Amino acid sequence: MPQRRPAVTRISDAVAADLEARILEGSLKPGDRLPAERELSVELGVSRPSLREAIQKLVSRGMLTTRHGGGTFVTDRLEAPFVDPWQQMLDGHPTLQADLLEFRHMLEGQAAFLAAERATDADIKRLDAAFESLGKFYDDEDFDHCIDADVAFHQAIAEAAHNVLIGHVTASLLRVIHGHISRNLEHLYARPQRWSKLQAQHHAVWKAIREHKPDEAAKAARAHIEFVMQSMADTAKEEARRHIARRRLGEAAS
Amino acid sequence: MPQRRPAVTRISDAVAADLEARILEGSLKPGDRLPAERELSVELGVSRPSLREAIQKLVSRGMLTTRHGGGTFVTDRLEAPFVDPWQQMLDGHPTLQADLLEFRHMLEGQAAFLAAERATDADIKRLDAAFESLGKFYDDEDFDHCIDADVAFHQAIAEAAHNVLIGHVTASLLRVIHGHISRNLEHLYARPQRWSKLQAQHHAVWKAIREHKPDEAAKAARAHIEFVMQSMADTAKEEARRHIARRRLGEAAS
DNA sequence: GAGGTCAAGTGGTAAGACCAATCGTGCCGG
DNA sequence: CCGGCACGATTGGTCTTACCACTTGACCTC
Repeated sequence: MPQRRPAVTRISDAVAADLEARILEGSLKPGDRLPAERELSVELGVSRPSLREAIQKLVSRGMLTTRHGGGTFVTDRLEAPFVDPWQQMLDGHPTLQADLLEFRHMLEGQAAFLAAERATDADIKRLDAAFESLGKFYDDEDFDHCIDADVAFHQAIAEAAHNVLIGHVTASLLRVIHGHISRNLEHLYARPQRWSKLQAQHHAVWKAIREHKPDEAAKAARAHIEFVMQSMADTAKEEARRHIARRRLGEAAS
Repeated sequence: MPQRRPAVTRISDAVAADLEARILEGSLKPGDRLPAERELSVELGVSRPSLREAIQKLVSRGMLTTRHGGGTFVTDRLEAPFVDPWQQMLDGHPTLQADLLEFRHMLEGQAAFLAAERATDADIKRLDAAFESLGKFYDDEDFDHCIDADVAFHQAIAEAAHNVLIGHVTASLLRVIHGHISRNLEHLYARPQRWSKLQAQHHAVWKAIREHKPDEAAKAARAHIEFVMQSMADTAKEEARRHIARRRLGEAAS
């Protein structure tokens, strides 16, 4: 048996598992405050550093939150049991956003090119369906499904490229950014004129692929990503402005 | 105020973000061993417990693994999501080879382009070393190390592109195909004239990156892959011919 | 030369102390 | 009597020190 991991005698892991069990079992409900660290450490029969390491693990998993001087609390949203490391990194390191878009610029451009060359009738059919539902969900203001449809549209293009690697890597990337988009959707979907531009770009890619014009498809797909890049940059600038303004107000008030 | 989290001065978080950044940036590669905790703590200017809490966070996210008495290592899990699905496919279905080369045609072309734009002196240095050892190992007819050097050369280009995703995906691909190359190396390395062409192509990419000429670098990198594609196709044809010939002999004998 | 043994180095755990943020309480002034 | 303010108890955050358990590799013995 290659996977021999039962005998790991790491206290912090055992404590973390214990606390996790208490939360899942229900004896620690969301919003509850844990006993003080000093108190809890003697109750569990471990030292405070060990207990702290266990707590930090659960904090990094989003199950607990600590407030300096306040206490340690169970997070009220335990709907996020699993977090993708890539996704967490995206939140923590905004520079990754640029790398990601740059990568998509290459990947989706090539995918659109190949899709225009190789798409079969079945591929076109799926593309049509994805494009149609994309517009419908937006009209219904059902933004959750709208994002799903957006992802499905891009995935349909990737699969129409008939390259296994492009398909899988695109799927991986889209899965990673799906959650990210969900939280930042107001940046892209809030203003109607932005949406109409996005949809126009989607339409351009879709049309070029349908008409089997590889160069146009690639160009349109890249233009789409470039627009998103520009949008993100503008949003970041605007946020920076607001942030500075807020800080100035704070200074004036003090 | 919904998102008030700017003033949280938690050292363990800062240290965790620092280590995370090092991993993403590439200065800590998957499989690498971190410095000892006592050593790293003084280097970062924090106490050992704080460093340990940070490490535990990353461990709980699967980015690091610790071995009691051994050390702390960077997990290769980051690349796993990209590799897992098609890791085993490649060996069984040689048709994927075409997809793979097509993907590399895009990926390494873009990597060379960005590398020519962004390579620092340190990147150039690594590139020089890889290129040099590539020639040396071939002269020594040490083909195993020759492949390693080849992989290292392409990886150095990918890292010089200064894009986290390009770096990781390239690493994944190269790792996957490493074994594949080993078995098929005679197709590419056997005949001296083929080798000299390959090395000339490597030299072209290397030179274009050194001289910071993005378009030339991308073109050279793509030409390299196209040559490999052509080589593989020729080899496949030749093998098919031989296979048919052998079958004819078999039929004649029966 | 092959084997085992031991020491150095590593992560794992513990205890105690102090700092900083929070929050409740009680005092004081209105 | 009520409200605001300051103080202190409580709590998480950090550091220091020390010791234990495991791994590794070099040295020594056979």
